[in-house]
Amino acid sequence: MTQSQKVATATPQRTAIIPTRADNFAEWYQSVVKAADLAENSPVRGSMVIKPYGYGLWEQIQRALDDKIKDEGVQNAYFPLLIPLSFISREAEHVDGFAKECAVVTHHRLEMGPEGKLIPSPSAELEEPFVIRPTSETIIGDSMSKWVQSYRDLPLLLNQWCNVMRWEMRTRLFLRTSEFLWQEGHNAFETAEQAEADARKMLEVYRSLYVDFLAMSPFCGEKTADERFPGAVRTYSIESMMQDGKALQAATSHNLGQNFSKSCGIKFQGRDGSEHFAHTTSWGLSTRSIGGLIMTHGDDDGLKMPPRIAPQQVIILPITKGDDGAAAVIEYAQNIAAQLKAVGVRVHIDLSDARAPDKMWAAIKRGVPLRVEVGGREVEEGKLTHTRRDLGRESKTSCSVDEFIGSIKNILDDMHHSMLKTSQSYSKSRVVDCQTAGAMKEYFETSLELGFAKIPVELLTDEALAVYRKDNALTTRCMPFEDEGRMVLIGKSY
RNA sequence: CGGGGCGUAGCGCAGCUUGGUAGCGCAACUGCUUUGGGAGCAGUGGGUCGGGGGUUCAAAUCCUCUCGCCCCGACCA
Repeated sequence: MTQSQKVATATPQRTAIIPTRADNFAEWYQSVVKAADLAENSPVRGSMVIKPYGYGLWEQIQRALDDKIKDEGVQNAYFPLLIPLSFISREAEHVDGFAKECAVVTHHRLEMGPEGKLIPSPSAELEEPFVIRPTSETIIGDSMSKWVQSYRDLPLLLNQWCNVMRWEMRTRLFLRTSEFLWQEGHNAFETAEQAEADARKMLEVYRSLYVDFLAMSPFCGEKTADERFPGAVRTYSIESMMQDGKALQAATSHNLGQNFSKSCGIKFQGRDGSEHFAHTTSWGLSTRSIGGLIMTHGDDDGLKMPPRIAPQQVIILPITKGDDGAAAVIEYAQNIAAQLKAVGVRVHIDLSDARAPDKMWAAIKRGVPLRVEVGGREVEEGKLTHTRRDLGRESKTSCSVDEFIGSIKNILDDMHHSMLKTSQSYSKSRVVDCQTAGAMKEYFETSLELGFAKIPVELLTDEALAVYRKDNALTTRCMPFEDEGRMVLIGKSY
């Protein structure tokens, strides 16, 4: 028996998540969401409860993105949850796109029904029903039409953080829920060129969020006509490749042209003295990004939080034996935590009375980037032991507290770049250039691993190939900017 | 919304075919020993078997309706 075989026998692999990614990716995903304590199903079909740790993650994403949005000169505002039915029907394509998934509010009072149960009061039916916003183009457009009089009122740059509702047929935690959280930006401009540039710019903002904070390496490009937002002239998207080779649309940005300004009446007196319709854009990123993060970075032991948006960047695990010296160890841990906070690191101390191994596994499953163990030995020597979540137990290192505080920023930075690199090389390795329909079919039929085929856009008009794509649930993801519209990515998607 | 699978203790499951009033593992709780990569022993508590209706002396089990979850599609962030 070789050395490596011995090791394998001595420490049989036990993963924290069952099943593993290779066994059943969909179930693995569900397990990670639960094991990492991010969210759970609610009594309301298709809606989820986001638990404190999951919401803490969303707050970090919000904070990072909100800063970037404000850097672009956009102001936050808030528009109503309820949208008059007539507003939704203003833009023809918009109606087609959203009508079938709208929740509608029809009554304003409950009363005791004949069977002793509360029912919507028949005498309290609304004259005009309200739609719970599936997105807010129309109601924000209504405000914009009042706020914009002159070209001097443009550009008008607005964003709101809110919830929206789309009555989905099939839901999955974070990836698709009927109610979800997002930000939706809505900008209005004087010229078509400005709107087009804005749509591209906001997509770039999303790309930088993914790269710089979520350590993900998405594909950016324009959507093909059939994948466009209802009512948009052009739709751009961030497409991210998950570990099972499927695509996740991770953010979108739309150039709406004058479609909404015409239907909502956003007009202004131009420099030439005559009346013009504004050119608008809209752009959004949702809690789905959390699903993308999980499926990009997770492993068979659970979540791996990218350090820059981890709600807890460091978790300190006090190792106490009985009561002997426990107080000293905890005080030592609190002292380290204070020093970490002082240098801007988000730190948490696990003061639960669980045993040390259980604390460790809880931290592993939740994906806390760095675990710090402190016990009686470290207290005496002024040291600590730390382990990186992304590298595992092999990375266990002992050093002095001072040295650790001095290098913590670098450690977290290294981790970010290492996770980003892994994500980049993975995404890249799963894209295969296919110049012909035959090559594309061969790829999807013979490749052992799912991924994207990059094909010339002319092949989209190939009818036989369109049938093949439909039969195999292969959709166009986007036409990457780098190919200047000549190529399109084809793959399966969430 | 179509096809398939599944709802029994917090979680994972057995029991259902051949009806007889519910069990296993983990978790929880108590005590002792433990504690630096998933601890051991002993003991304890917890379920109107998703819900409604039906068949029957008797239903987790049979029939029916309904709700929910998961997977594969269609649709979509």
